Amino acid sequence: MQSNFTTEPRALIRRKGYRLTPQRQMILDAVREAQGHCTPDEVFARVQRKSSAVNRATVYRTLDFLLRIGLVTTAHVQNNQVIYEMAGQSPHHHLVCQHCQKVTQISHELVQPLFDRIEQEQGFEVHTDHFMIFGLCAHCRQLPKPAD
Amino acid sequence: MQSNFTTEPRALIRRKGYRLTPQRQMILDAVREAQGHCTPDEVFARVQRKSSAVNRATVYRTLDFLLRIGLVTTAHVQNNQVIYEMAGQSPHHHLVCQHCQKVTQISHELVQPLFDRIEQEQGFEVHTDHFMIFGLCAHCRQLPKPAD
DNA sequence: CTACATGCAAAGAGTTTGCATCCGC
DNA sequence: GCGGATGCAAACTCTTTGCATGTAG
Repeated sequence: MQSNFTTEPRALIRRKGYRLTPQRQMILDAVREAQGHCTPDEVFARVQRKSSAVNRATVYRTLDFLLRIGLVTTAHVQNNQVIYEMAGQSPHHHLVCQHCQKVTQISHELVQPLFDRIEQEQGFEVHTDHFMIFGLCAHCRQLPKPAD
Repeated sequence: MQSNFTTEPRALIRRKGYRLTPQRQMILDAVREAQGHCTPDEVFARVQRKSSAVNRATVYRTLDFLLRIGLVTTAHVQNNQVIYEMAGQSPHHHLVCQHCQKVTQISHELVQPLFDRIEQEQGFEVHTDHFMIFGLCAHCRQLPKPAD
């Protein structure tokens, strides 16, 4: 289904008349490898590991570029950061474990009933499409709590 | 029910051994008058209108102080800002109209079923307690859309 | 009068921008 | 070779911090 993931975005960039630079490829790869939940800073760090010759400003500019042409999307998390992830995934939301930092995706179907009720009861048309829900994952909630 | 709202926080501040300064009162008033959804910058602007002699750093420090002693709470919104609001309200979430900026509160009861399903299906214990949901309010969604 | 709170200015983080250079096409 | 993309450094925004002064209790 998305086996051609590596070449497809390249084609899109070219098709729209933009240039396919090594930086853009590395940054796109970094976002893809991060599996959702990556901040500009994390992208920068990942890219640095491959090639130290990429500038921070380029990371910001390129993420914005990839967002504009629709290859990545953004979500906003509670600790006041923007995260980027690959576009084109089925609608989903994130569960973030505050203890082990693990990120799980949940289907949008779980959330849709909430949006439906908001629309029915308030007449409010929801645009928010990406929740970051924080808490404890099944594993970590079983651990003994540290004393207060 | 909350008719004594003005004096009660004063008492709390004094009781805990902190000083009741004009700045703290003005900043607390500003948060209360903003009815949820106020950023440090908005608080600063409100306070400035009453007395131009309040410093930005004091606003930050005081909001943090009010948070620590439990008089206000924070939520984090999608445009990457922290907002403050009076503590002690019943659990609720915000609907924010992206057109007219109006903020509506919805009861947590609407959201609880979602959290319940997440817990049942994923074993994930939700801690997030404050959603900011963006979209169009009943009024604004009826307006003709501007051409793209 | 004493210690906590404030004002001021400077320092930090994170992000954006102007401009010369580079390089994809 | 041309024009868009990058690197670099400076600017900008938002927030925090150190220190001297002010003031609530």
